[in-house]
Amino acid sequence: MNSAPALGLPIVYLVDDEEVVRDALGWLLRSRRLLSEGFASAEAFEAMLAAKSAQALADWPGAPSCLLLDVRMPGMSGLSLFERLAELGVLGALPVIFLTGHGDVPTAVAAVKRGAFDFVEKPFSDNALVDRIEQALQRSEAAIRARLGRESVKKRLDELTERERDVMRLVIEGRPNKLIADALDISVRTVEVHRARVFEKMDVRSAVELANLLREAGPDA
Amino acid sequence: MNSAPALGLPIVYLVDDEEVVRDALGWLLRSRRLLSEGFASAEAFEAMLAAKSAQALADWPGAPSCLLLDVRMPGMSGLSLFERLAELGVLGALPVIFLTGHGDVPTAVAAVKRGAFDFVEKPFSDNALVDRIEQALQRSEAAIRARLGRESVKKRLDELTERERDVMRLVIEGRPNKLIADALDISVRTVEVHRARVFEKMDVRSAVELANLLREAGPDA
DNA sequence: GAACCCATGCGCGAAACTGCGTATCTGCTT
DNA sequence: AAGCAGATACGCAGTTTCGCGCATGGGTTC
Repeated sequence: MNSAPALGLPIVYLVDDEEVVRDALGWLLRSRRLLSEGFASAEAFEAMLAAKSAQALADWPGAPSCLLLDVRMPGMSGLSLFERLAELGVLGALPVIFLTGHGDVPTAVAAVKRGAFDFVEKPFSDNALVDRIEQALQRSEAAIRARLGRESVKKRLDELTERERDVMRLVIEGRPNKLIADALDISVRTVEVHRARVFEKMDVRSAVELANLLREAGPDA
Repeated sequence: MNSAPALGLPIVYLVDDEEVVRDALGWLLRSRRLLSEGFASAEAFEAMLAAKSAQALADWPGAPSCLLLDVRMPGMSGLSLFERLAELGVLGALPVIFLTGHGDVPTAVAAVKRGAFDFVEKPFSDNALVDRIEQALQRSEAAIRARLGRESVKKRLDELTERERDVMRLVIEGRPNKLIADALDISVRTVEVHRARVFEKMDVRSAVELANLLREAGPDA
């Protein structure tokens, strides 16, 4: 396994209605050699997201990223945007760090419990913030890699035929071919054929490898 | 698997220096048919914990429980107690719900990120709090059951000899006996013997079952 | 010395894996 | 209609691996 196939340069998204804040943060990040991109509203960010995912479905998210998000903004609030991202299930690949002037405890607690990476009150320490950003980017990268792995498995899983999937389910329960044959009411030979195809398509050499593969990257499917 | 071997009656621990608060909460809980036990200080609660775990090492925690904890108290603060519990790794079996009069955002966020189940500001809604408590108790029960499962596995794992563990590691990688024999530089027959003992001691019938057992309940050990 | 762990050999029957060939059915193309 | 591809299913034969009982040894520990 190539553990570093280059995902692209990390980027930090800034969503804040105040240009001063975006500029200041952009400056800070640039000074730490971090790419950033600012948005004046939650809507603008969403539009970018939509465009990006439409443009490159197969690739995105290709680069580790995180989102610095202002809680209160005219139009769609930061919380609403956050909620949408949560529903899209992208909080792993795109950790959200809330920035707020005067946050209240319930809001902050709810956000963190919901999956926000952090909730920071202004004024904040530049160093502390950058540290958190870098941790967020790390988590983003990990999430992206995990996602790629899951998608790879799912892709291979899709190439299986119905029957092969039937056999596979029983195989990963550790049943011997004989019992699988009985359960599916087919001959042992046929089970063997399907089993071999499954191993080939899933690119594994044993039932245990298969089980591990499916447990690690996809309790779903 | 018996999915309900009775863990004991759920109990809610209350740690608050103000007797009025403890009484009020105790009253509320009693009215909802929930057992509770109050402590006037973090130290008192810790003492109880120590006594309990000394008295019944094998059993505790035997009952689902959660802890309603005041943040600020004379002596050891709620946060310190929480930190200790976190280090003990009991936050799963003993979810902590912080109660505070005037919490600040950073503290609340830190607590939740650290694993607090919730962080509630007074005044709170009785119904909402009881709901959270019941969710916490549910999580506690789940955590306890998971822990029992893990301990069961670990216990069986401890019965294995060194060599058996060696063989097991390779078995759960899906390698055939022949290759295991080569890797350990012993005969195939010996591998088979160890393999059989491992299956017997771990109470499984196949390598896949073994792999599933170890992946589900114990990436540690 | 008894008990236990580790290691090994032999052999038998069962199960697994593989290659080669055959067959039916469905669906799509020419 | 003929033809081809893919999915499903089965059999035979040969090789390999597995599971297991039986037997033997050396080493450590109590």
